[in-house]
Amino acid sequence: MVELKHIKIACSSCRLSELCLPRGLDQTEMRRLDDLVTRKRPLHRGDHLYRQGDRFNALYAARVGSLRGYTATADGVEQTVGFYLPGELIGLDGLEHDRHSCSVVALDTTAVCELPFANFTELCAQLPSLQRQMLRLVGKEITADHEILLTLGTRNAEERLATFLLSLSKRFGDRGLSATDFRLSMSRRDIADYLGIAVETISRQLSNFQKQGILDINHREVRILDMERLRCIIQTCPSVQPMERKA
Amino acid sequence: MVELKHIKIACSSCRLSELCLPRGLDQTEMRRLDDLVTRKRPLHRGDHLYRQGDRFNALYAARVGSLRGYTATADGVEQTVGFYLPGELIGLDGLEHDRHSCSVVALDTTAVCELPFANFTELCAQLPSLQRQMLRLVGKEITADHEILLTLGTRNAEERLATFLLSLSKRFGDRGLSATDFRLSMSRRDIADYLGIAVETISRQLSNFQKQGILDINHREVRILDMERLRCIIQTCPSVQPMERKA
DNA sequence: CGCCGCTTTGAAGGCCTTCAATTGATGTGG
DNA sequence: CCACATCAATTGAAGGCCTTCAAAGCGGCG
Repeated sequence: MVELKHIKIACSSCRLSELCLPRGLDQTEMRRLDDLVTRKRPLHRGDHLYRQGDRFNALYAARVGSLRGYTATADGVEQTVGFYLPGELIGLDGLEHDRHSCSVVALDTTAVCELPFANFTELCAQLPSLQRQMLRLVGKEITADHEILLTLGTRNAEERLATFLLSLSKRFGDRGLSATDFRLSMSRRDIADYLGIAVETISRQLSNFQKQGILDINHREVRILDMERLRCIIQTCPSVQPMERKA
Repeated sequence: MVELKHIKIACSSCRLSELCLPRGLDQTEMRRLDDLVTRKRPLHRGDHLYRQGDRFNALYAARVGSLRGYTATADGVEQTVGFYLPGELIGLDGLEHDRHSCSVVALDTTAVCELPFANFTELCAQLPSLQRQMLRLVGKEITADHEILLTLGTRNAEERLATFLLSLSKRFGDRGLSATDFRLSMSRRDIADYLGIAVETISRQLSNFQKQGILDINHREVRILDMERLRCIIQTCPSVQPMERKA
């Protein structure tokens, strides 16, 4: 049997190439990227891709499934810093100190592409398009972090949850999946640890949304019924939420 | 009179080179970096380095002074996403869409080095050390964002403020300045917009710290009197803060 | 089937926000 | 030089949102 770790991946045949690192590369360039990429053994729910403190020596791209990144303090308090969907780049938290500053765990059965960092940077130096796309994905991570910072810093529980659901919806849509019907791969606790609110509050707000006919949710299956109203909530839409915050 | 925009900077003679991009470069490499760097006309308090939506075409390194980065929503709600001290890289928020996703404003009289992005990436491709250090600073930004995310997601007002003061203290120390005596270049409102709490709460918590003898503050001059106690607060030190949060 | 963990729902309480007013610092014009 | 206006910061009081504690549903899985 072939060693899974060394199975070669063809970025050219990957449906996610337009979201992921290969974007903008021509055929020959893509082949050189293919030469670097290996597929790791699939992760099962609960398996860690890496842990806080592990040596950093590769970047990863989610391929199928989903993952959760989180930091933990010495006291065991956890903050989820992001969820990763197929096509998204994982591992940038290791760039600063050559050690990962957060842990990444699979939320369901998950496959990732692995790029040995040393070889990858070398290739970036040779392929300007790859370098540019790499930095674009870096920028995406930073922008996403700023977005969630804005959410945690200025929004109440209802708005945070609406922001989260809309973000997921958009990302599923970008991947060719339904933007209105999807399955949450994360638990209520994961969402709570991401949005900085208690699990019970998540539960209550979801119930509210359901009562208001904004969405239909049982267990982890979500159907968004009124996307417009959801958007309205995070804009603190004056017609619905007259409350506003002075600048 | 010489056009200020084109005055050349010597990274080699800059006290901040060990924190900034030149770190790890040899003499000849540093000279090539020098060739790219220009000094922009100094900014005064309130001047913007760039604004949300501006085209992204350069990275900046703070040189003297300090700046504040923030995003604003359509309703005018602001979230400060970071403060920049000398030696820190500014502008990464523009990487994703070639437009800046946040604004950066000077908090006092400030000078920055400007690196035209196209030329800079080209040089990165030629100098592995520069590429590595660039990515290290990128990682620093991401790690810092995760840190503040953790703060906003899990800590109460007292802990947030302690975290903020300790972070500033460390950064001043890293720059060879006093880690216990410094001047806040940002207003109480700026701090509030960063930590996601009301100005009044900032004011009250500062008064508390003063009453407890943890620090001495008048106006913007800070003296940390009991660094250990400050650290204790963010670790929700059991001997002082018996309250704890379940994992 | 029956345990166990996740989720939901209820009730009480606390931290922080909001509103309001005062104080202090800064700067401008008479 | 001082009065006055303006803005930042402080302090007080009331109220609300969310947390915490508690317990009951509800599915999943051995």
